[in-house]
Amino acid sequence: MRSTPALPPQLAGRLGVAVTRLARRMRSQRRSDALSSTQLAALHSLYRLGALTPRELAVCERVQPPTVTRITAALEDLGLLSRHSHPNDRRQMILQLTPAGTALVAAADSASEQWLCGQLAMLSDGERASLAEAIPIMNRIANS
Amino acid sequence: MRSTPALPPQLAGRLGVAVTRLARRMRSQRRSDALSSTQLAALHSLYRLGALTPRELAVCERVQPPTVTRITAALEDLGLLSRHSHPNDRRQMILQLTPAGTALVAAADSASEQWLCGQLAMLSDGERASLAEAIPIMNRIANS
DNA sequence: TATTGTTATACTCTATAACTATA
DNA sequence: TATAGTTATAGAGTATAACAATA
Repeated sequence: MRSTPALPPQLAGRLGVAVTRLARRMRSQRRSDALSSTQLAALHSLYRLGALTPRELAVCERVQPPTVTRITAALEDLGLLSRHSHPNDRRQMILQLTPAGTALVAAADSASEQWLCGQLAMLSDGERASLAEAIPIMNRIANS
Repeated sequence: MRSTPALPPQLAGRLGVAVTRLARRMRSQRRSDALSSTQLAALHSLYRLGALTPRELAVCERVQPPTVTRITAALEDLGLLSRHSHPNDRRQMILQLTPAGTALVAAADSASEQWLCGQLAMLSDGERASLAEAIPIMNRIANS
């Protein structure tokens, strides 16, 4: 006997496969000079939440601190975010989008998002609405 | 001027971030002895489509042939799939789930799916329905 | 000569462990 | 002593290039 909920049938398996495939496709779609999915996700968090410390960004993205170091170093090199010392605690840093970083997020102006925009444009309004409904639910699961 | 469709606003960005985060979370949730997302996706394809050659599986999963070699070697070691020579063309192999592999897929009996099942159990019926609606749309985008 | 699959190799992403600076 | 961030290192996962066997 198994006590899984299982309405609709196989939902976990199908969701896992769909997310895996779409994530892989987005990554492969990315041009070599473009931002990675994780870099893009970090920019989105900073766009949504404003300035954060590396630690806060790590919690928010559910990655470890060294990963944040790498991601933010690359984004700083690209001029998309700035790193300042915390005024009261010199151990901490403050990460913040530059105008260029803000513009990039606001315009969905990255290679993988351009591709995704094109795909979404070919869907019906109803299909786009279905995706829009699913997004916060997926985020909730990812953050739980 | 930009000619993106953009209903609902920022949909591409939000979808990309949600998929990235959920894929990462599922991967980190996985126990060290468990199957990877890609291995699981391969099992699901063989479950759905029956026997395939490595080439066919590569096309279906949108990965390159060497990746299929690695994935299937691991799954064969675990006794989840079998590899036979093609009867007419000795260059080709036939990949097919074993009874153990079939049972694993049918039962969603893997660590990451167990975790995902638990998360899905905490959602409302309406939320599960929203996810179920979004899954085929994500698959369509991933395969386009 | 073209195709299937494998082996060799390299790159990206992410983690853990060890280190430095500050509190 | 505890905490923030970085550096060093290792392990997945996947790709491209080169190779072997077969058509």
